[in-house]
Amino acid sequence: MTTSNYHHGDLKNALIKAGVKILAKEGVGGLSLRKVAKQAGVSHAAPYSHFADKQALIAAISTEGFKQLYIQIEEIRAAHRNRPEALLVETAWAYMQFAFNEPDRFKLMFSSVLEKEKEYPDFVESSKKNFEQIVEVIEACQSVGILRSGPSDLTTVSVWSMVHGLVMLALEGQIPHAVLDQYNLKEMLVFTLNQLTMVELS
Amino acid sequence: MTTSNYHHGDLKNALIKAGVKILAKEGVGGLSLRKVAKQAGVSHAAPYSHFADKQALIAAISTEGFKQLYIQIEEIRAAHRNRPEALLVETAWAYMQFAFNEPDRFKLMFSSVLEKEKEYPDFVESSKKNFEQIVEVIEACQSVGILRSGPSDLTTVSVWSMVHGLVMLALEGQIPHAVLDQYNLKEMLVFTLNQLTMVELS
DNA sequence: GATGCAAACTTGACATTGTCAAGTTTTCGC
DNA sequence: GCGAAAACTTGACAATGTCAAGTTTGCATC
Repeated sequence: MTTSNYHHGDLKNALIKAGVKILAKEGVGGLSLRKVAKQAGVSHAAPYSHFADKQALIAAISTEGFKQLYIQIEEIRAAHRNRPEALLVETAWAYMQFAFNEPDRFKLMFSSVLEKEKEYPDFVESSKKNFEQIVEVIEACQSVGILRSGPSDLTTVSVWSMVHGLVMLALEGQIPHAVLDQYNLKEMLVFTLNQLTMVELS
Repeated sequence: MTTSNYHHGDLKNALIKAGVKILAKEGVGGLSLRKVAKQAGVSHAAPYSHFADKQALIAAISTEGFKQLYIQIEEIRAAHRNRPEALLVETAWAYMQFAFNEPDRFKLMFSSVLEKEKEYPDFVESSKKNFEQIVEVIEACQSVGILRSGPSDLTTVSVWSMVHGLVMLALEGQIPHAVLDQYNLKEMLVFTLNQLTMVELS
C-alpha cells in the first residue's frame, strides 16, 4: 500500500510518480517512457495502456505539478490572510522555490506540451485554475493599495510575467555572473517586485 | 556562392542554416542531426566533423540567434537615438517579434543548452553581449527619467524578466483565452511596461 | 461457480535517432 | 609530388517511441 500494487493497482499514478522521480534525478534528457516503465516495474509498452504517447505522460506529470503548486500557494495565502503586505513577495517566493526545487519539472510544465489545447483538458483546466488563483492574490494586493488598480487579469499577466521571467532566466543560467555575485535570488525577486509596487516591500 | 560549396566549402555554416530551417518548419521535435545532415546534402555522420555532438550544434544555432537579435536591437537603438521615449517599448517589441517569428529557435536560445558554461564559450559570450546591450538601453531610459534610477544591472534584470516572461508565457500558450480575447500582444506589452515606467508610454 | 469479455499488461518487431569506429577522399604545406 | 591532417562516408550499435499481436486478469452476467 506504500506505493501501489502493480500487476493491477493504479499503474497510472505509479508511472507519473516514476516520471517525476526520473525528472528530478536525471533531468528532462533522461526521461524516457521505457525508463519510466522499468522504474514502475512493468514492461516497456505498458504505459500505452494509460497514456496515448509520451506527450500524454508529460502532460500528466505537468498537470500534477500544477496541482502541487496550487496547494503550496494556497498555504501561503492562508498564512497571510491578515498580512497582505507580505502576500505578494511570499507568493512569488513560493513560486520561485517550487521552480528551483524541481527545475526540470517546472520547465516541462511551461513547455508547450500542448500544441493543441483540446488534447489535454486536464492540463488546460489545471493551468487555468492556477491563473485564477494568482488573479485573486493580485486583487488582494490591489485592494490594500500595494499594487496600482487596473484590470486585474492584465495586472496578473504583468506580475506573473515578471516573476516567471526572472525564474526562467535564472533557471536557464541567463543571469550574468556579475549580477549573481552581487545579489541572491530573493534579493533580485524583491527588487524586481518593488519596481511594481506602490509601497516598499521587503 | 549563393549558399555554399559542400564537399569542401563551409559546411559548418550550412549545417547551422539547415538547422534553423528545420527548426522553423518542423519545430524542435523535428530537429535531428541526421535531418540536418541530409538537408545540407552530406552523410549522416558528417556533422561530427564540425560539432562534438547534437548539443554543440544547438549551441551554435542559438549563438547565431543571439547575434541576429543583437543586430535587430541595434537597429532599433540607432533609429531612436533622439527619441528615447519610444526606445523602451520598441526594443521590447523587437524582442517579442523576434520570438514570435521563430518560436522554436527562441525557445532553444533560452533552454539551458549549456549545463556547463565553459563548454560553449561562444554562446556565453554572445548572450553576455546581448545582456550588456540591454543594460545600455535601460541606462538610456533611466537617464531621461523614463525608468527610476537604481543599479542598472539589477534594473535590467527586472525589465528583461518582465518582457521575457511575457514572451515565454505567450509562446507556451499560458495566457488564458479570456485575456487573449481582450488584448493583443502589443497591448499587453505596453500595459506591462507601463507598470514599470514613470511616464505613460504608448 | 462457469463463461466470456473488456481492460491491463507482455512480447516482439520496426523505424528513427545519437554516436562512434574505421575507412576513404581531399587539401595543402613542404 | 608527398605525406599528414582535415573533411567526409560507411557501417554498426544501443536507446528510444510506437504499434500489432498475443496473453492474463478481474468481473459482470447467467
